[in-house]
Amino acid sequence: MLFPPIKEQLDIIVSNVVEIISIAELEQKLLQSLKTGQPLKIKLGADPSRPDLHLGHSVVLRKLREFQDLGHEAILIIGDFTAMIGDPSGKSKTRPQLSAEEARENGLSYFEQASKILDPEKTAICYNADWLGKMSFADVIKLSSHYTVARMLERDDFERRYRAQEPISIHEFLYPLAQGMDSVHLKNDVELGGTDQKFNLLVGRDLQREYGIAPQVCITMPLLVGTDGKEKMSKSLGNAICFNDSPADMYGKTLSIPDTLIEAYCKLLVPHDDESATGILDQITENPRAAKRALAKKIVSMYSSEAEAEGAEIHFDQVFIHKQAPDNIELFELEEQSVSLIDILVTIGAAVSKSEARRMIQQKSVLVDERKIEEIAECIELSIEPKIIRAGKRRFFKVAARKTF
RNA sequence: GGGUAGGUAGCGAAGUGGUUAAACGCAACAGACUGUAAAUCUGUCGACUCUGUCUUCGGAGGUUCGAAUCCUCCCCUACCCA
Repeated sequence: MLFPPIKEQLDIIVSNVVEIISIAELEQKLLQSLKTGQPLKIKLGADPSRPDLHLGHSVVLRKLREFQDLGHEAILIIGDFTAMIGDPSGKSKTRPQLSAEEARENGLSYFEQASKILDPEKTAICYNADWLGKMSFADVIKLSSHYTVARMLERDDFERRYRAQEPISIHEFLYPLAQGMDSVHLKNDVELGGTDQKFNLLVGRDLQREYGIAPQVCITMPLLVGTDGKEKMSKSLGNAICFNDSPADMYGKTLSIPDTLIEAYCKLLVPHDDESATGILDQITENPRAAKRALAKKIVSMYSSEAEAEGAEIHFDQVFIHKQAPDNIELFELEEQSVSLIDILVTIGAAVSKSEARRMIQQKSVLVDERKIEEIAECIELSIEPKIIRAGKRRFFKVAARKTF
């Protein structure tokens, strides 16, 4: 196995990172691997309870990919065991506890999505239930004796919650330890994570040392700010651009980010060796609109295809700039021919309840074949020829009567 | 085990017997505006057979013409003392 020179590797590894603990150890490890021809093991943890990957995840996946390209070994750990226990953040009480099968399924979906960035051929995937599930209660006691409550409370969110008198369950303290055990088990050389993972990464490092293993180098990546321009990107905050978003959604969402974010998005989301990145960066000051459009197109093409990115741009201009109906709208076929508009809106999912449907009509935001509906109780005569129902500015539906034979 | 403060709509948070489906903020939805799905402004925002009706304020009972508001028991959370 041939690796590029240390200097060259470091240049790539260091780009965009927030912190490396420690750079000297990293150099040491790189040197070692160069000598022995052994690739470094790079660990990245994945949470299977949230299998919808978004651009925020891609920042750290991209870094992992860079390691792959340098010849190192990427290990994706699906945290199926921890996910089975439930929610660690205390944020969403409603998050369901996953069964073993669900966790595996989500893990596979995670891997599949991550393959948009990683080289799937060269990515090892493993499930931490394989080792954590075998630990006895005695093992867990021994493990937890390595850490103190005071040190746990150093963690940002624990500290905050403790001060705010919010509940912290004991098992939440076990999360960083469980994640750390993954590092003990894998004997990985490097662990990647967002800056919010710093504490957990350091616990892994400490535990490896406790268990007599060479401590991992911790690399933290910046958290991507979401489309709102304020909070970090997260599905639950509704400011995320997901891998699985339709090209049209992805394009539109990217275009909605504040101009100040263009640069960060370009640097963190577009591969460093992609020439279009410099083109985008050059345009930011004089023509932010063009830069953002180019960025949006680039991002869509990375997750779909050039052609679909082109289509997304056309769709966007059509719907949002020229305010026309897009070309391909989902068709709903109803059994009856004469249906009240309210019922239609509910059945096609344009409204969540009849009250909401009524409200939308009251607000004069519902158009049937471009005719504004003024009458709340209006009945629509459906035929095989579909009608276009428009709810608000950008939601379009095609509705037709089902053929009767 | 004892004490204190709490549990209100998707979230946060007012409301201590009656014009309270419940102030206010956030989110969401709609409209105007915009290069944009951003920002800003405006409106809406429990459900339904919708100018009216029904169901909500941790749970179950009770007092009252009338309760989120008073009483009883229970469940849950935080903190303090042991």
